[in-house]
Amino acid sequence: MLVSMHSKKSREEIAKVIREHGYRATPQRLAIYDALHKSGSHPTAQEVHQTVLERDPSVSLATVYKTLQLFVELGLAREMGFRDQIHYDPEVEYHVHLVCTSCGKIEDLHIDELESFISQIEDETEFEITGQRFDMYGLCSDCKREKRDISPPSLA
Amino acid sequence: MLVSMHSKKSREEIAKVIREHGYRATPQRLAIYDALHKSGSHPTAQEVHQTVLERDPSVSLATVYKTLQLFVELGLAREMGFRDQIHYDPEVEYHVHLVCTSCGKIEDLHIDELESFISQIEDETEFEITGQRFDMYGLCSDCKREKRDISPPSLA
DNA sequence: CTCGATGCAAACGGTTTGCATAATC
DNA sequence: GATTATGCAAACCGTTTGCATCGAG
Repeated sequence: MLVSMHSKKSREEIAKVIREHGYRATPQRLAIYDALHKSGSHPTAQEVHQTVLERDPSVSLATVYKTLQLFVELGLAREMGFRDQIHYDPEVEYHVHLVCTSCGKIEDLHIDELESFISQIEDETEFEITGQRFDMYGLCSDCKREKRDISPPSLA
Repeated sequence: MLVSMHSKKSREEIAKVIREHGYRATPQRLAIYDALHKSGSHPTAQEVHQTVLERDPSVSLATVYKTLQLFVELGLAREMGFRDQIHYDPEVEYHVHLVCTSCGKIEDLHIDELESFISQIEDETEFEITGQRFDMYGLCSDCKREKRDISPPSLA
């Protein structure tokens, strides 16, 4: 099981993908692609916007929203709706999310068996699978530790 | 693999669960519990509201929202954020969702191997799992059939 | 009788949209 | 130069909240 496996494409590759689909490779789009990868794990549109602003303070939030949608369409990102917000994931390969319900951190987990597990479902049902989302909710190692350290005294 | 396995509790059982947690078993709450089960698969709060209205036209949308939150807290339902809306699932056991990206239908799929798959992840990571969500996106059998019937002519 | 629950309407906040301007190809 | 993309601000819409009233325990 690998914990991370980010496959960031170069500026040129991204520009190529965008143009091949008939869209324009604007500086904003390239900057947003970079920001998506630099914004920590599974950022929201607003977080991506914050990151882009560091490089180019003129990029608008609306453009970030439109561009992230475009990336999803082009297969450069995946979107995952949570309770309040949509998070974007630059990792498009099948993988599992470990979502910490205490601190909100989301970790990726690549599992070898996942692909065969999924194709098994496809074989045994009449469902044609094109995408997947596998979230595990719970406590990450940090929050588990914190709980151990904090709880006993407060219970006493 | 079972396709459905709804474990609807009786009015009395629900009232008991609610009271045991220190809340009041109001007629609205009981009606909303029924509606949650009668509203088709994985309804939104608004869909549940529509269903409740058939029995009691005075129940407000705000109460439906508050009550569904309460059910999640009591372990009587699970919530799943999608792109635009939160959907509620009265089935709280581990299972897989088959989400049709064409018609929007969500089917439940109970898989024996799922539980061991999940505990395997828990064993191999330092993550303490308390919940899970496994969605498969794609085409359901109906939409697959429709696509077969419609597409060829339109491609000609 | 008390305190939690309801219903209403207003507020909230993430996301989308319309449109004039700017920039890609 | 034609047409798409951007930025701005307003609109949207699902969800939450404040508060007076109601009703469960």
